[in-house]
Amino acid sequence: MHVTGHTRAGASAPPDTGQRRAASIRDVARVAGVSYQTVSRVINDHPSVRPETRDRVHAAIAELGFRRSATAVALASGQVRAVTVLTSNTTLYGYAATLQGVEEEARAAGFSVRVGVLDNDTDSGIDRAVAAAVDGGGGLLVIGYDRIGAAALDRIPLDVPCAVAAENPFGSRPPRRPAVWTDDHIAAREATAHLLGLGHATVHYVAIPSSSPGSRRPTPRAAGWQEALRDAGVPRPKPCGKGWDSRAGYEAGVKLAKDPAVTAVLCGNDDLALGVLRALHEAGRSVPGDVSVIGFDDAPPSAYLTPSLSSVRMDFTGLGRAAFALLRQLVDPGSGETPPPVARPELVLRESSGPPGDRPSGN
Amino acid sequence: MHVTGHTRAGASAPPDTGQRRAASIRDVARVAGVSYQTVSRVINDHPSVRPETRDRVHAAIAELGFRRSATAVALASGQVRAVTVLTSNTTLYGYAATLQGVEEEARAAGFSVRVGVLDNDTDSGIDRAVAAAVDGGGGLLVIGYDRIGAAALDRIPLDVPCAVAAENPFGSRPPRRPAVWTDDHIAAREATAHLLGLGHATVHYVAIPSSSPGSRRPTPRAAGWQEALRDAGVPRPKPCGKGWDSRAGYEAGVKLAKDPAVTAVLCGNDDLALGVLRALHEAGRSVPGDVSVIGFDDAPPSAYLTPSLSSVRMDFTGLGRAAFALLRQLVDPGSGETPPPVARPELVLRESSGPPGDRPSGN
DNA sequence: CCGATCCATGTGACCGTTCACAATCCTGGC
DNA sequence: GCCAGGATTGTGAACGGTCACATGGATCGG
Repeated sequence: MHVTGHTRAGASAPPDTGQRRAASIRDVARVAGVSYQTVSRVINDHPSVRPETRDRVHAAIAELGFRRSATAVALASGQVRAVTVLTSNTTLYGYAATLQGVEEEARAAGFSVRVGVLDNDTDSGIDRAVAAAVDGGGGLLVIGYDRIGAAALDRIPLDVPCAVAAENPFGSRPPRRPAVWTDDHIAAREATAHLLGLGHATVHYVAIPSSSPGSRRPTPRAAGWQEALRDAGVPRPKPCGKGWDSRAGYEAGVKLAKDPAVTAVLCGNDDLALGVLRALHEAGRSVPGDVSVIGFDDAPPSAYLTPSLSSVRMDFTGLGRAAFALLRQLVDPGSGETPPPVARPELVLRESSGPPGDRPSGN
Repeated sequence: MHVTGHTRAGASAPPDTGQRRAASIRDVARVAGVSYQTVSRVINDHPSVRPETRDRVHAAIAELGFRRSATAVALASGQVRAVTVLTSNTTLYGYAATLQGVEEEARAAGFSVRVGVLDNDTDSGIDRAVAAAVDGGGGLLVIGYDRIGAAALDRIPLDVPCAVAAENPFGSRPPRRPAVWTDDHIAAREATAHLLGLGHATVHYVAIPSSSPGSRRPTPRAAGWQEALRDAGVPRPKPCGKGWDSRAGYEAGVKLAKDPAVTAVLCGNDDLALGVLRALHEAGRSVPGDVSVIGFDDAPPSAYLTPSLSSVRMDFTGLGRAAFALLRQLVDPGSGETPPPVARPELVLRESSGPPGDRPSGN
């Protein structure tokens, strides 16, 4: 017998308290000596209940340990008070932070948050996840930064309320759904312009995958980068990179490192930048001395890398909050809260970027 | 007017298809010319329905675009088929990966996954989150790696089914709930022993916060580290560190870097290790030449750090899967699936660790 | 002192499904 | 040809709330 893995699971179940059915409002009503409707009024803070009656009901509630069944409320009222966040990955910083923002705002509004992971790149996998999410009822929130998210979006029936946190839909067909985004496009342009301003002949780009199927449409980040190059009238190298993670960044970096003309690299996210940094280091090219690197997203650890990574800070949490607010307006327009503000992307300069050829004095 | 933030929200709501109430099984029954109960049988794959009838019902379902209401099912059947994952943070790698594992397993079992973030360290904040989770119905899955998770655990009524993914409860009161864990304790001991075996006089430890309130009980990781030191009969320095993130690691690292006797550092997670690496670098101490650093968790980017980080790989996804399976058994014992295996922690050696004083030849 | 109102409470129906049981049809054995 | 019994199908009553309306009493202006 070979190693099959290793789980320790201590089980010490509670002494099984009989599992009696939970108390309903009718039980409470009986104990309090009122009708079930009065109980309903009390738990809904309806004004016209005599204080004395209210107290009696509250006492009964406490005595029986009554908890209102969210399921029953949903069925009777016809509203589900839940959002399902569809995402392709909870592990990447941007996605996780967006999810956290949604949760914050949702809980404040009394909504529960469900998560559906689009872990399977096949159509049927996406379909299954979407179906599960739709069946759950309530609204959907799609994190559509990537291809899988965008594909899922197309599979959601139009009568299901749904909002999107996505890339800037810049230049493409307008989304069929309410959407929030921040201006990565402009941010990428600014970051690129910054590098050019420092004196770099041009800026290379390690791309995150496009969210459109054939990957023909560039992401807003790629577009912003290109725009800056064009505006400056400098050579426009081909973007590279095929993936989201450090490994993809590393592979792209290996190629870039071989070209001595490369002195500045913008990356589609910080994980990619990390891989690029690594590849440059292995090739013996110093950062920022030989090559400047700027990332995107400003994940918390980036500030502590060596060299610390210049990056474009994105307010994913705010984006998540705004996305929820948008969906909320869709679901009940009465709750006219204005979406919370999303911070504009901000270029955070650290050690990994600087003027070209700026080698430390000791060299 | 100053910058208040920046949101672009394009709203292009669908042409509002009348929002007619969704079809129910009674509607389907009418169209198919059968009773609602027959429809119920069809959607539940009950054997005794004539094939012809079944086809007719299926046709009606397709025609009306019928979708079974999960809410109504939950109410009528009394079972909620949902898990709520309570976690303090979705952004840290270990938590996010655990969540993802839960989701995988849950979706396979037809459960939906809810997320509750314990974002507020106050008792009332925790209480609110727990109450929201409990009210939602279904089981609870607490990610109890930290103090907040552990505190939440104590506030869940005993009649709510609940399982835990937590630290090895090693040496403390057994958990009141079914729990899964991996042997970080042993893994920490092995990592420490490895460093000692390399010739280091002792190993310092940058701790993750304890999950017990007064932080008096060491985490399994800390305990394993101490044990290895004791077994080897070497000096046992005080653990340092007060936090989970790179910043905390950096602060601890600054202190450690001042002490020339420090040649080996074990860190409670990779983020901490990243901060330590940074601090050592700033202090001019090379890694692994002057100091060896080993992290914990083996987050994906760690392999691409410079120097690449030795770390203890943890199977968080597997842990999440197993935790769900455990909860499932609690909720309906009939579904006797054995929990999926969890991979044992594994020490992954990379550049950041080595024998003491092993400076590159060029120096 | 009476009807109009408002306040406090109760009653019945319903949300969309499942469960328990009854009813009907059909088949086969004797 | 009759009856047991399985296969099919239907009916009524939950599940735990909300909603719309009805009821009874108190308040109040004229």
